[in-house]
Amino acid sequence: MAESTRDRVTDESIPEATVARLPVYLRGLLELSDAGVVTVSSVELAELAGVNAANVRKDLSYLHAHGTRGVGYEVGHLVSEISLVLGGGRPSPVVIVGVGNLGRALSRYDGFVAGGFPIAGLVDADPSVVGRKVAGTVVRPVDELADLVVETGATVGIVATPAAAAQEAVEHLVGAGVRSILNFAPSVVTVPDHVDVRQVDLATELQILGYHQHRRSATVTSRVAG
Amino acid sequence: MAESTRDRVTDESIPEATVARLPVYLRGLLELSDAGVVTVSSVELAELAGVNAANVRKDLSYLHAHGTRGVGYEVGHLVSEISLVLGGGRPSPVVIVGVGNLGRALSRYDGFVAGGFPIAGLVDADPSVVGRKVAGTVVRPVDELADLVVETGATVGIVATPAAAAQEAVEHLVGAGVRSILNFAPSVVTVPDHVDVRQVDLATELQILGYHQHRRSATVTSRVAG
DNA sequence: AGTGCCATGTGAACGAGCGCACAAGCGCGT
DNA sequence: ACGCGCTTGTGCGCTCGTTCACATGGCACT
Repeated sequence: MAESTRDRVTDESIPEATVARLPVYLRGLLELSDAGVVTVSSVELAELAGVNAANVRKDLSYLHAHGTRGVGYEVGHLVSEISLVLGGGRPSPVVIVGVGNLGRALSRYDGFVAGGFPIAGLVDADPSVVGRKVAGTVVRPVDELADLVVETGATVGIVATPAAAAQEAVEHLVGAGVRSILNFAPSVVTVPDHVDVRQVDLATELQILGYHQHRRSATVTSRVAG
Repeated sequence: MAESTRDRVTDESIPEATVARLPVYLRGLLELSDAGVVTVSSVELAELAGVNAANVRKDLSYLHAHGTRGVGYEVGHLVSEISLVLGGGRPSPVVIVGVGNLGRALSRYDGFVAGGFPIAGLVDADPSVVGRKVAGTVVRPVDELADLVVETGATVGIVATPAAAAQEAVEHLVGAGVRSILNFAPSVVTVPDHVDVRQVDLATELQILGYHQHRRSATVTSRVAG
């Protein structure tokens, strides 16, 4: 009994860095599966995912997915195991808040549905876009967000509003019961402990790239100068 | 002489984790600057950026930006210092490859221009979209990518193609001389050492959120069961 | 000028993650 | 039946990042 409890706890705790790689493995594995490949070695999977082979093995060791020594891992088994860990098996409907340029693009993005994240609905604070049809669904006002979440069983919220409206949008989502939020607005938002926010910031990414680029040229310059 | 060399080298090497936070600091500082605030303490800036205050101080210590004990940091000085480190002072024109839903949304995104990343041009492999006008610029064929880069002095490339075309798009960009790439396609791309790629993957982000959500409910379940 | 207050700057400890290198084990061919 | 080769699984050391705690030092007020 103590054994099984310990095992279960062990299963539940997967390092964050590993979790971040699992989707990448899954993508590669699905490709292999489509190609009819049955088994895959850690080296092959590592190459596919762009990481170290030992890292792949350690990552997979956190899952129930054990491989066969001398052979490799069974592709189908890995796919189902990773899918289970990542999604719990069920699809998670997504609500998008903010139907500007980005919101529209996201609502039309095929990868969501394919990845088990169907669009449950769109909401916006601007009355002039409410009621319009985008990507097959009608935009609803923010007031109805809670209803929408209840109706569709949405568990994930995407914030695609301007930065100034992001905190408010997040609070609406949290109030509606959503506990997983993807924030595209360039704004730091604060949430209760039980809510999980991931930030996707295009400008930030570009600036990081800018740093490295600037650094490269500066290094060359100083090397020439020195 | 040896002193100045050491100083310069020290300046150039900023930890990656710090670089990733600098844009967030910069955003907060610009807000403060607009509000007329002159000095800011590490505690205030930390709250604004959602990080630890000691972390802020250590991050800023990597820059030339020294604060005044008992007072804090000068907002204007921090802004110019961080801007310099991140962008080198000059704007970096951006080329977008792939004018689908996402590419169009990105080309209309205001944050790029504001952050010093003007859109230099759009290219696409599909002849049916080439020649169309999107966000004020005409879409050009991929063949002309190298010309476009030379004409505009673009230094950054954004890949917004389907996954299958991502590697090819990256190679075109690298061939055209671009050394900083932001990849939105859900695909691991390989590049030469001197090229820097950052991956922005929406589906992956959602799946990571999905893991935590699944984990929360599973934990509750097992706690009830045990 | 002196003193107290307050925020910076940093040394050190702690923790997470990564990758090497090796032992353990499975299958296949003989 | 047995050994060889291949791949998994993992212990260990290293590096990077974060945070605490404290010493350092400037500013304002008297």
